[in-house]
Amino acid sequence: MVQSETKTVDERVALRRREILHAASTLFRRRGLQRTGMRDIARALGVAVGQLYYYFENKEALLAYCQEVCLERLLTESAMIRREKAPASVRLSRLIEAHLRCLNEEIPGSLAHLEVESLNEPTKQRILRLRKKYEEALIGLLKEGQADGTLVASDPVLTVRLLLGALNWSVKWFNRDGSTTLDSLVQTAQAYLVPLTPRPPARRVTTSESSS
Amino acid sequence: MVQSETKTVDERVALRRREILHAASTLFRRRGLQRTGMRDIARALGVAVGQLYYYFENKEALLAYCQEVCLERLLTESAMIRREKAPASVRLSRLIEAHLRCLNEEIPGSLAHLEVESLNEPTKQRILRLRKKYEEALIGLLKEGQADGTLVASDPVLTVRLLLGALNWSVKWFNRDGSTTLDSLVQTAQAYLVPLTPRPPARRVTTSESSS
DNA sequence: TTAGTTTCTGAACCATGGTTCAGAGCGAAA
DNA sequence: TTTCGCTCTGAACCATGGTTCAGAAACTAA
Repeated sequence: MVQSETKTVDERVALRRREILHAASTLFRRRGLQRTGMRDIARALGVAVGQLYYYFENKEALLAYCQEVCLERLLTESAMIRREKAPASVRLSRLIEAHLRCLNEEIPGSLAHLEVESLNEPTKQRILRLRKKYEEALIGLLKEGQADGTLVASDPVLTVRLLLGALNWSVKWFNRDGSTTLDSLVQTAQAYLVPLTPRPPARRVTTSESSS
Repeated sequence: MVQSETKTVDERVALRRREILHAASTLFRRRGLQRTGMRDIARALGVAVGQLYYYFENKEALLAYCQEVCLERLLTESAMIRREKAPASVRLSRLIEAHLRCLNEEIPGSLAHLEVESLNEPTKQRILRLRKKYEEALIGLLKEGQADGTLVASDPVLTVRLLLGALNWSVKWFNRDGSTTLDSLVQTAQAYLVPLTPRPPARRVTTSESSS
């Protein structure tokens, strides 16, 4: 709306796209995909419905962009975190935090992968590919944890699905204006969902222990 | 369809209702709530659309019944399990299994609580009350676990939400004709999601322990 | 000012899908 | 056989909501 200055056409378009995405994402998150109409999104932006179709082909494209943006961000962060030089357990902790923040902080991506089923085949496949890539990053991290002895996971694949479920489900109940803070959620999730080995690796050279 | 014999009218109606619920639940689960129309349900049963409205007021009622049946079952089972005389940790294990089976076995309830947002206020409140009751049973169990020393959970309320997320999310990906069996899912979930105390309570009277 | 391009408008179009309803089978009692 | 409920039918009704489009507004360049 307020982007005078000297900007190329493409830049202005890209900017407006983001603004629309932002509004759409917020509503999708708040009222659910099916229950937010194009007219709702337009009203939230204070414009006419037709304008949305000037920037996006259709509603599905809007949803697809939302999911892509969110997944790209998750992939970027996970790649960075995996590269860090730290025990797998603490990297998993970081990843859990990143994931929860990506889904619940501010206004963003919101419905991570949810709702893939209402996309047409080509788009759906693209999203699923990204999703799979992310899942595999997590599985890899779990396996590294087994290797460095900080994590236990009998079945990394299923464990990751359970982990993602616990995290993704938060979009269903976590309410920023609710009583629980995002920080406390992150803490609890880290404590609960990082499958530390029962007895953390000794920090001293000695193996003696006193059982109070 | 095939219930001749001597049955009172109410009995026949109740039976047919179950049949319809069964078909509806299956489709809701398979294609999602929004993407299954009344006509789809009718077709699956081999009858005309109108018949559905002879047994149920509307689509919403159909959904509400699905959720109620599922939640009632969960509540019944959780009540039984909580009453058992066993460490909280093993009762939690049982509950996890019961929950996963209820959601994914055979054809049943399927979308546990999901989709509450597409119910009108009175119905929604009724479902939410049941859901809350179930959540509180789980929270209670976690607290008992802290008391008897078998479980750890810094924040029982949030932990339960994460746990339920992990379990509920399974309806999004678990596919009975897929490669993973329900049994292996149950096992992995129990191993991952029961927050055992790092060092299980001694089973002997003595407290001496040998490391290595 | 004029011409041309970009951006926006909103009424209208149209498919989808929940819902209704007048009437038809059908079994049981009279 | 007739009557009377109980079941069922499916075409039609109608609201919702995604989408289109002819034109207006805004803005730039000549």
